[in-house]
This record gives sequence, structure tokens and C-alpha cells, in this order.
Amino acid sequence: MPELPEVETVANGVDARVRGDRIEEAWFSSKPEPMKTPPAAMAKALTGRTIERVRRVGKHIVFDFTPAPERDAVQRVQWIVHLGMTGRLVVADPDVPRPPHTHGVLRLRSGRELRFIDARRFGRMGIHVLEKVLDKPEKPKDEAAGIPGFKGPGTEPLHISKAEFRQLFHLRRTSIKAALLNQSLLHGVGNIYADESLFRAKIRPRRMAARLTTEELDRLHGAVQKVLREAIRLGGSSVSDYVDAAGERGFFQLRHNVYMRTGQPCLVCGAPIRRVVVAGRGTHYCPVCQH
DNA sequence: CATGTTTCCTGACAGC
DNA sequence: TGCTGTCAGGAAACAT
Repeated sequence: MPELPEVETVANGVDARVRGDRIEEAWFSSKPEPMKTPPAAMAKALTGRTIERVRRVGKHIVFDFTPAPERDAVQRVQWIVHLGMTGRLVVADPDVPRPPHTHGVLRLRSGRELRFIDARRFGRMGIHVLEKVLDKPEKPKDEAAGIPGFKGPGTEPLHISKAEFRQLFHLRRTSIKAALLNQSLLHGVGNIYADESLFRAKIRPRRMAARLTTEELDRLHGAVQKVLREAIRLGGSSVSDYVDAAGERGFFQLRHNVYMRTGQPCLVCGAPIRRVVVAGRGTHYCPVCQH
């Protein structure tokens, strides 16, 4: 399931393939509304735009378009895609048959197609309208993220400082696992990387966030960043059917210490990995290494 | 507001 | 073989 490293991999792959390309035609299925923006309105907003850049914000994929003064005067937009659980963005030649559950197709000037495929339809996409950007030419208030326009709900885990990280969690009266999954706090950590980070920080998932010591929070901060960076380097984790824009699988699943390793020996101490449900999610941890 | 619970959706897989 | 039932899980909607 796509979390920050997978989304980053997909966004980079799509960017490399469609940057500078022009959207000649857009189509979206009108199945039980997988979109925040109605399909027809979204197609209209995208048609004729030239893709300037594709990038990741939290678990969202953001499409920026090259300035088009006349259209922008009416409304400047970005296209936001969330892959949900099984969503895939794939660049393909039109003669390659569209797989089942294809819910969106952008026909590009290069002749290729950008396709959105999503079996479970937990994915979401929509048009993000930027506010009056023309009047105020891009004040770079978000220099760290370097991003005008769409912002995720929470803080970027790769950029957050130790102090900020402590502050985010130290008053939370909920399990640290639930807090890590809360996207309005940290934006991008999902079930896999929450479990893997907690293992590396040697913290049990059910511990209440507010009861963690400063050292533990600092350890967790380091673990989250390390795990995410390493996963990005390996192209993400391919557990169910995740693939990048070229259809390639990632390799971080080979480095998992606990996720989906229930009953198997801990790679550090040999104790069997335990699985419980926390915050409604399957949660994996080592009962010996984690306290 | 903060936190917990339910819902959406379908492929995969267990059990008969 | 083929059917039925259960489960997974991100995030929004709803409930407490």
C-alpha cells in the first residue's frame, strides 16, 4: 500500500515520463464517485494543460502546470492524486490494453497515456484551486517544502525537526501508533513505516504517546526519517500489488523487521514477532526488543 | 477539539 | 471445483 516512500517513487517516475507533456484529452470514470471533483469538471480543468512538474506532498501526488496567463486569470489549478490502498498511476502506450479498474486516462501529446488504475477505489483525486496567485507572485513562505499551493494536512516527516517532533506527540493521549498514523500530525507515515519505525526505536506500539520520554521521542524521530529515507532509496515496499510508474516493484519489503512477519523470529533477538490490532490496524512488534 | 468507530471496496485466501 | 465468509487498510464521516 502506498505510503510516503511509494508515493515519492511513483511521483518521481511519473515526473520523469510526463514532464513537459501536454494533456490533449482527459477521461474519468463516473463510477460511485472516486473523485472529490466531479469527473467532467476535472477533465475540463485538465485538458490543454502542460505538465510542468509532478511531485509528492505527504501521501499526495501533485501535478503543477506551466503558467497559462489567460486560463490562470480565471483559475489557477493543480491536480492532486491520492493512491489510497491500491491506486496506481502508470504511463503506457495506447496500444497496451487498459487493465481492469482503469478509472482515469490522460491522453498526452507525446502519444502516451497516463492511467489511473484502482481496484478498491480508495484512491481520491481532485482539482486544487490556488488562491489569487497572480496578484502575489509566489511568496515562498514554505521554503522548506518548496511548495506553492497544495499543502498536506500535517508536517512533512522528512523535514521535521526533533523539537517539532516532540511537540507534536508529547500531549497526545492516544497510542503512539495511532498518533503516527494521524495524517494531520505527520503527513505520509502509514501502517508499514509506523511499525518499522517503532521497532527501530524499540518502542511498543500501544504505549501512550504522552508517556514517551524525550529520549524515546528523539529515537522515534530518527527512526522514522531513517526508515523513510532507506525505503525511498529502495523504491518503496511492494507488499500487495504496488508498482511504480514503470510497473517495477520496490525492494524495501526485504528489509522489513516486523511488518507482515508474524510468528517469524525477530532479526535481532530471535523472539517470535507478535501481531495485535492497534487503532484498528494490524500491528507488528517484537515483544522482547520493544518496550 | 480530541479520540474512537464505522464505512467504503474488491482481491485473496480459508474452509467446506 | 466452486461457493461463501472473512479480512486488509487510508481517510472521511459519524459518534462520543
